[in-house]
Amino acid sequence: MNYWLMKCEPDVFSIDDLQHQKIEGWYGIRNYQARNMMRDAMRIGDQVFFYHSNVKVPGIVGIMEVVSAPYPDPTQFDPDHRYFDPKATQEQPRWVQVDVQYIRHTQRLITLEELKNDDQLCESPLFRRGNRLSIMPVGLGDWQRILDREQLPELK
DNA sequence: GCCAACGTTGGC
DNA sequence: GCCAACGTTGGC
Repeated sequence: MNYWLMKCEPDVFSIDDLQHQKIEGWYGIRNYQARNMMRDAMRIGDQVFFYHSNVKVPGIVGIMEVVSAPYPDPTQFDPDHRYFDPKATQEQPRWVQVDVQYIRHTQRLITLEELKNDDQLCESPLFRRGNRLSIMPVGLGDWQRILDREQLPELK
């Protein structure tokens, strides 16, 4: 099983929205690195941190599970959609998505700041400055470390 | 709102 | 294939 972190702006789609929807297609990925990871490495049953980006206090807010194989992102074919890609065709789709299912909120917001302050985590490419990837692999060690953090008060 | 860090595009 | 210009992401 693999572990991941996926970012989303809560103004667009939040962990609360996912809880309400229960299952949602993670559409709109338009970065080849992120796509390739989804397409080649993401599998049903993989566990994913839901990360809120572009907010006052960015960080991990919940856990979800991959519940579909990768399949073509339908928004790439829709000329009226902001994620429309004129170079994508039904025969040769360019972008994929997976369905994710709500598992739970984390017990608290695990902030980017405290993850960067954690000596054991700060080496992880996850929290290195300037990493703008919206889908990132998380090592099992980091995954467990972050789950442990959840139980503790915020690390300052 | 600013801007650093990328990623993409397109002229050559 | 290089690289300047431009666009986007996302922390701050």
